[in-house]
Amino acid sequence: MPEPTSSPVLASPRGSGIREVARLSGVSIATVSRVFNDAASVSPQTRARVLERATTLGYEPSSLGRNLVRGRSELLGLIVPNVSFPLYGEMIGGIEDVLGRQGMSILLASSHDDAASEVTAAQHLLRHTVDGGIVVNSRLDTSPPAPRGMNWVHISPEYAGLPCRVELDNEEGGRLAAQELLRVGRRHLAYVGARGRESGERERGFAAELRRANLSHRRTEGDYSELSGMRAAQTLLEDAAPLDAIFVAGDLMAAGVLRALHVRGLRVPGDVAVIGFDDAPLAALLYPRLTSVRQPAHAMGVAAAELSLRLIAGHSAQPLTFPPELVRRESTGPP
Amino acid sequence: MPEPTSSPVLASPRGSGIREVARLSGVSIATVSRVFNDAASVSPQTRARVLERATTLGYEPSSLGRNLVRGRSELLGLIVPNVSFPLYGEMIGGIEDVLGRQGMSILLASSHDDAASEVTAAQHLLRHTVDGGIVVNSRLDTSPPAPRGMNWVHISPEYAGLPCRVELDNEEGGRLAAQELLRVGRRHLAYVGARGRESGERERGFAAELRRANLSHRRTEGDYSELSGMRAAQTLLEDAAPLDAIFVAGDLMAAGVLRALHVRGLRVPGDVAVIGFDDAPLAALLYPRLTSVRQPAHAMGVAAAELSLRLIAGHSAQPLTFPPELVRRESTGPP
DNA sequence: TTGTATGCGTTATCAC
DNA sequence: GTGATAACGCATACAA
Repeated sequence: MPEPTSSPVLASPRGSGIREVARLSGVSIATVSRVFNDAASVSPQTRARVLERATTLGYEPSSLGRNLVRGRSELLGLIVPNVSFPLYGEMIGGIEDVLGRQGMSILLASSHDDAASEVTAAQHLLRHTVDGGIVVNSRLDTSPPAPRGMNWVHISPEYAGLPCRVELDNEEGGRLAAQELLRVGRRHLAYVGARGRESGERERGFAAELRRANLSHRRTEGDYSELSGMRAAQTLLEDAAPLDAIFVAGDLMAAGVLRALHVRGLRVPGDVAVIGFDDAPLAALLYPRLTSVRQPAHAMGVAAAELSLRLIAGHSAQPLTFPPELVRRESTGPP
Repeated sequence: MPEPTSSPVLASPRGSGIREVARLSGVSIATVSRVFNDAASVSPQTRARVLERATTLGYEPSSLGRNLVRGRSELLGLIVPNVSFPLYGEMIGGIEDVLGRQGMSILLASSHDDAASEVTAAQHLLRHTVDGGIVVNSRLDTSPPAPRGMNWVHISPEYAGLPCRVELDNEEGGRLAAQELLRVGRRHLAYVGARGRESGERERGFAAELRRANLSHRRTEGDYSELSGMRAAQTLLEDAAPLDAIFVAGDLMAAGVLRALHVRGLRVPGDVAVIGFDDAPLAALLYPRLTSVRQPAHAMGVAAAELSLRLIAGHSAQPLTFPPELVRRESTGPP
């Protein structure tokens, strides 16, 4: 027999393995392994020779073998409702920045804003033995299933009771919006909200700040879509009561509000000032450019990733709340 | 010795493994394995017992072990310039839809529109022994490195010469734009392009269609940003020559064009009609709503994933070209 | 500094 | 229908 190994199992004819590199370098596989892991404990000559062979063969240590023996996968699971939503894209960017530096990769799955899909996604990730996981806007009232030792980090959970989370201070966001509208002299305010905890918190902060100025606000509700924003604005305008400012719980919905105002011939900010929420890329592109309460999505992604990393390293971690930030643009007029 | 296995290597204390399930079910690990893979060849009683223990233990077969022996990872690598760009989000959605049905997962990496990062990203993915890979808008003039047997599928490559690709018929897109502008009676047209192959192809189709009507067009160039769109429109308007239609190579840049026209007091589509490209979600939110040449991003993602799957299965695959589609909105006026 | 041997969790082969 | 067992690619304890 010329060749020692003839595989009875139908195995992987991948790019050359550690054995081939070892054979051609005239060393044992242990030495090759050391070259790729241990910094020291291998002679410069040997290292050079091995590295050379490895390069010409295009060898890279397989994560499969490495992770199997190490008990880690260097994979972090990520569940988002849907990748197309720009805000989530920004978060993913932040997560990636952190993980890249640690040599970890992202295993991506979508939950489509649906509890069942979310659990399925989590199971998929678990099968791949991810070291940790981040789930954005979970629809579950508890963390997805996980083997002992593994923790999920949640970003902006819709429901409470989730263990380890990164969230936005929505009440503060509402306060910022109110302050801005009062600053530009508005007195007749309205809030366009939506169902769910977040919208409620934003309104609470908004109302609290108005109360300090002895003001109250009218309210109506949409579903974060542009169309619902148009309808909400129409509803508000049908009422004869004066109206000179609208705070909207999301930028997309704010786009609808702007359109409805425009159709009615009302000027923004001349007649009505408008503030959105999230500060999605869209906000700066609307006409007029939309003032918005910024959700620091990138930073929240960074924080979630770091939290997850800490959890993986066995350390404890605490929930984190991020402060929103007002981004002033044309829709609330010049200072 | 009460316990047979005491691990000298610091191994993975993950959720219980196949051995524990086997022991508690009173069967061998081979049988457990069969329960989770083979449909037949295991008695109903045994199957039920094993399944029960597995559930209570929260056992799921680890992909690490499974893939090691099978020589596949059930992972597909995906490299995108940046996740925040909505069009890429749509593509990812399409890819995911296909992979989900096949039980495969997405390993995500960003190239940041940079050749070096792209190679790094590819190496990351390769380490995880992805079965295949998709790279969107590569900045390389060849495929990223890959072990023999692995092929990368490219979507909309900027440079030619890439082996297996899914692309848009950009020339046809240009023709569609021209047809629409002619249809609404425009005669004085301009193109706002950008550097790169795609923009050139779009302009070529645009010009070809105009030529058939014995018309020519003026041109200027931006960089796909909103600001560059504003500047481009200003440049075009400085010229005294009449202008009643602008075709823009990207929706974001078209947003800038719309703004510049608005600032000058020109009406869209009354004075100037505008057509964008891509039909990003943004297009429908601008004022006026932007007519755009739609790039079927989701479908292209689906196609790329199917192509990759076919490649993985060892079949051959051919490049695919998608036809764009005109999405008519307010910026080119009513039919 | 280097080689040998073992085990990571799983599937597949071969007996039974 | 079921149980041993080799093998997948690799890292590491230990011996040399």
